[in-house]
Amino acid sequence: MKKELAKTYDPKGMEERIYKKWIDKNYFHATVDRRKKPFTIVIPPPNITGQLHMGHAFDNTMQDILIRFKRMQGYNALWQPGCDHASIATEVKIIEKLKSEGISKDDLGREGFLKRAWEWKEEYGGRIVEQLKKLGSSCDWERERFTMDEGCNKAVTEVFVNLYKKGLIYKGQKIVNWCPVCQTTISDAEVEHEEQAGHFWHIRYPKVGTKEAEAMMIGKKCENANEENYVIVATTRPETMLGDTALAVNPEDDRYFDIAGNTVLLPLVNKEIPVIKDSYVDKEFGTGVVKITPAHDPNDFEVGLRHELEVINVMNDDATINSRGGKYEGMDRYEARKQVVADLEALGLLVKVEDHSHNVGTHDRCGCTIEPMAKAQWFVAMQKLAEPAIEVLKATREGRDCKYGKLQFVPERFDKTYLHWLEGIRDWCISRQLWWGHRIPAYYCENCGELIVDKIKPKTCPKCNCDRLKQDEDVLDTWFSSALWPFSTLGWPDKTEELDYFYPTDVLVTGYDIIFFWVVRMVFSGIEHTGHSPFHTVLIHGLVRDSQGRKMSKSLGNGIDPLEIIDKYGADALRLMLMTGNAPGNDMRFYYEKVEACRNFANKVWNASRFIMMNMEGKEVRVPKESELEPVDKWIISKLNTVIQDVTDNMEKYELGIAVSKIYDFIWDEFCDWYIEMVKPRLYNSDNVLSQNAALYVLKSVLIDALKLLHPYMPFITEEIFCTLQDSEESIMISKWPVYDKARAFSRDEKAIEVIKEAVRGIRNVRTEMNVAPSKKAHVFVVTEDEDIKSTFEEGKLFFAALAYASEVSVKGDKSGISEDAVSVVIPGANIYIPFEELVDIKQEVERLKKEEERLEGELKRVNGMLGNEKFISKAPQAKIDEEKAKLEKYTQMMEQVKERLSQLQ
RNA sequence: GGGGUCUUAGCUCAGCUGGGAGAGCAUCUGCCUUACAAGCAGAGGGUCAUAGGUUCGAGCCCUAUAGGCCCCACCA
Repeated sequence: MKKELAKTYDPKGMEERIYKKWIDKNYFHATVDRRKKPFTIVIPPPNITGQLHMGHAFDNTMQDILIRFKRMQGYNALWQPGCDHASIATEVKIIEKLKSEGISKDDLGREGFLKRAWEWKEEYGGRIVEQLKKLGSSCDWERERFTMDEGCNKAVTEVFVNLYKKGLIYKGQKIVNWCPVCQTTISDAEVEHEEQAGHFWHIRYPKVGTKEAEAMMIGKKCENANEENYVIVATTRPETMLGDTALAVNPEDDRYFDIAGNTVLLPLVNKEIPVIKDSYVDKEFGTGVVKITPAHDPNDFEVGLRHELEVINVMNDDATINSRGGKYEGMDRYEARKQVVADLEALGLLVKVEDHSHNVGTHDRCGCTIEPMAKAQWFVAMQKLAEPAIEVLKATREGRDCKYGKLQFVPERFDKTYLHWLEGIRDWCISRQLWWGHRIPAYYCENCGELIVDKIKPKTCPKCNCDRLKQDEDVLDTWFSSALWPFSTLGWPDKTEELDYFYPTDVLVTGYDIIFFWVVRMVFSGIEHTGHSPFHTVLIHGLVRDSQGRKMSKSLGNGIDPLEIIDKYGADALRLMLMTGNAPGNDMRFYYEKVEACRNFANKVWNASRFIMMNMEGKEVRVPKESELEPVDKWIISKLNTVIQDVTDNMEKYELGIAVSKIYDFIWDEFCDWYIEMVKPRLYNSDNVLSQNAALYVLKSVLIDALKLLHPYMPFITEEIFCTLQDSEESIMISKWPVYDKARAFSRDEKAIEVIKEAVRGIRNVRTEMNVAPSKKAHVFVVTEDEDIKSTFEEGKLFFAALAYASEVSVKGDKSGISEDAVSVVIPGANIYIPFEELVDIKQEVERLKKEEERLEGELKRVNGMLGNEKFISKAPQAKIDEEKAKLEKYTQMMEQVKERLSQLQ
């Protein structure tokens, strides 16, 4: 069966067909094979609720490029895929869906809800996987995992119990970030700080025993109040004063010597509270007196611990004031704030209100303002875990050996982000008041209250022997299971072959926005549980933004669906676009023009291949002897050789954008625009079969290597061409990566061909300047002293390369015998002369101009006809009319020029 | 408050450890040359933010300044 490429490049259908072939052939599957070195990447598991967006496309393209590159290099490449259960994100979506059906979470109960959640997972979990396939991702789908599958659950339980036993997980009453909308705690990493315009309220707290205090007690404004009997406190959150249990001043602050150690009366609550001394207070800021609300502020909580203050939580879970808030009970926190301020003012206790902008924590998911609250929650103690995670990175950077392996960020600057976060880390709150997630393996005895943490639910309480044990209601932070992903997917905690062989993995690819959430936690988890950093390199990329530089988001509606782009331009074009012209870790903008340019490149590759195959048709191409190769052949081979080395080098350094631009330039500029053009005379006219064979062989073999280099970036088109071009191998994706070969470096030929190239450029320029038809060829004299060039020319070797542009080429040592009016082109190492009279053939030029005149006459007649037609003018769109008018103008001008030149020549 | 990063052609951006200022798009000119008009051959266009410094040599290293973006942070 004769194989050939379709006339036009059309990725539609082709990509799906090829992907199916790869799947059928099982190329993506990696098994333990001790003879080969493994190369492993674990996918950042997309949320099951997710749809493929540009960020995924970017992230996964990079991973696929690395995996395909390493696979071709002979590594046993495993790309471990899977999805994340995305606890809170999924739960929110399911609740939304239930709401549309008129059901609430509580109507269903925990079990019923979870049943629905699993149904959801079955329905949507596969969607994003199918979308990743459209992108060409060569994941080992047989190994697909889910962060809440049995194996992951086993790992999670193991880790939880382990850490608990080591004392690194504990349950404690602390200030947590509480989201009143989602009604759950969230971790520090999930809080976004936002500058908000607010106020600074200055409030009078009366000293105990004064008339001012008495007036306040009976709810009256004090007449003739003495300022000395008040302590003034500045706050941004007056409503929290309901939970105040002290005021604090700096121990060194002279202004408050008298009051420190005494008590004041808490307005509105009318309770006596102490004034304590704590160095946390900044003398310079505000009034130098701080109200202490241990239940609603992290600092105050710490102060409270130091001074054994009572912790009074005045809010419900939905951030309304609770019964501890007296008359404010039931009010929303902002409503309560207004009311508190109004009441203070009525009592004459409000000194002033200043404008004050401050940072407010919001939930990254719902945008709601976080309420810090004291609650009993589960925490991971971070101090001990962070240390080795810091050490492994520092050791790698300083070139020291480290027992935990290696860790580096690419680009390097993210080291600082990582270290800074870890060095200032606080304990990680991991319990969530949600249902969808890994339930905490902690059990409480309903009789004696004993807490038991174990892998399986105990039958009886070890303390009182009672059999009524209840599991903790909370689930774990999604990232708790994601943190184990690099080893839980390989079978951990079991000691599997897979784990032993593929772990530690090699590279992790992710966006800089995920470093805190995920990368950090994977590293310390990996070290703690397996003794090794889970990967040696973290390749960081930026965000894909829209053409105006905005983040793509649903609310803006500016998101571009990668699937639509794939449908229209092909996955190859999209992938190339994502990798071109952007440096690691930098954001990039999405432009349709860029995708088009990439699609055009695909088309170029397609057509060049088609050209080569057309010329090979019916001929048996055999390996030529070196002596049969022309300098131009050696030149392109030598160029390719360099590109192979550079590209491999760049890819190994993760400089994917630089690598692909070198491939692009090589294929388009060197191979298509120069080599193919220079080789055409041999293919068309040559009687020299050997030379023709050499050309065909070089065309084919250089193309094949170029396709291989391109394959990681554009897997589909390269596979299609590769399989059409040759029969000996069945797929490019399992073919061998080209390697640099000293024997293929030909510097002498490179030099000679560069002269030809310059000469050709010179001829072109002369022709353009003199307005000579492009087909006109002239005798070209090359005058040079360079022995390499001279001898190459003298052997007649460069003749063919120049033939496409010159009728003949002579090389000389001096100018003798060349007519005086020859046009000269000076190039490095040589001068080129083209006799003037040979360039200009008047007869030919007149003929050409006459033809042009005829054509223009026709065009003008047509355009004039249209513009003179009333119907056309009244019915055609304005744009079309303008277009025609512009044409009229252009043609008229051209006509004038043609006539002028004709009269000159005749 | 701390840290990071950016400022290069009209636009969007590359430019790896200091030595040639580049790409795509846009603009202009000429080409429907039998692989490709999704193309070919050319052209124009940049004090590499500003000011100093190091160096034989700076877009790249150092210092300062201006402007933009991002991240972190418990000043009530």
